Amino acid sequence: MRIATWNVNSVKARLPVVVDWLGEVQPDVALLQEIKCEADAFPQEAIGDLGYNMAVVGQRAYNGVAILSKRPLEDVREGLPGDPEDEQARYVEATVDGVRIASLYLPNGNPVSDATGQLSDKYTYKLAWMDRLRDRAADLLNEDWTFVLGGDFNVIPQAMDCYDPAGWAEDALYRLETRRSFRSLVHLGLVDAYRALHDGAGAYTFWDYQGGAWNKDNGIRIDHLLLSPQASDRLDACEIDRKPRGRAKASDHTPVIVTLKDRGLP
DNA sequence: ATGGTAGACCCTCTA
Repeated sequence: MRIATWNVNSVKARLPVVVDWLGEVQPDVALLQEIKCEADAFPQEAIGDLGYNMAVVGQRAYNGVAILSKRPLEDVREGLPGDPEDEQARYVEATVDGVRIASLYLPNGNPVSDATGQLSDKYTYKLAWMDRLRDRAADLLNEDWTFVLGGDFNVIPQAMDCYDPAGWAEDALYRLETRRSFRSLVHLGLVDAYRALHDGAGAYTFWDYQGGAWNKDNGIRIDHLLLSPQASDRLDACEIDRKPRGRAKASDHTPVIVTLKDRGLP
């Protein structure tokens, strides 16, 4: 099973690019983020024509996540548990062939500080959301699921995942409190699929539209696929596909694809 | 020193 994750930065603006890529790469499952539309406005025909079922959690103008799957989607859960007041469309989870799969768009959290120098509402929301995600992962572990948490985590895990770590030291995507929280999630027993198979710096999934970041390769690695122990036993490959970032009308993110074997270690 | 990119939407916000 091949599972891709991709922040498309508006599924409407990106539709030709997304349709071309899905048609060419044919992942079994595609996790999309920042679709930036309500579920009713999702391009169901164009995606359905490619052979995908879909689970969509959307909202007007911002955020929005989806799971596309060639195999049936079962037991769809909309939203991350832990805060009934949270109306932002950032989480959807479903079962595909016995694997529990989430598409998540973790809050950005910038700016970190407000006018009075306190931590901003945006950043405290990010940290609270990460706590809820850790709680959800703990529940899935306790239930012994084979699972994959994929999406735009808005977290740079290590210095090697950033072209200029010193410059990003106080950014919400990299500051110590963010990395500590991400580690506390991973240390429940999850595996960062890309980092399990690749060493070294320079593997990025996001390049800002501004400042010629793509041409300078000023990138960061913030799109991740975290595997449960049973899923990591099936880990076969994980690659970043840089090609879509170089296209005309590109998203600022590019896809990451993990391949799971049909069965675990012998 | 300023604006610099992109998307959604109603002009400013988010990233």
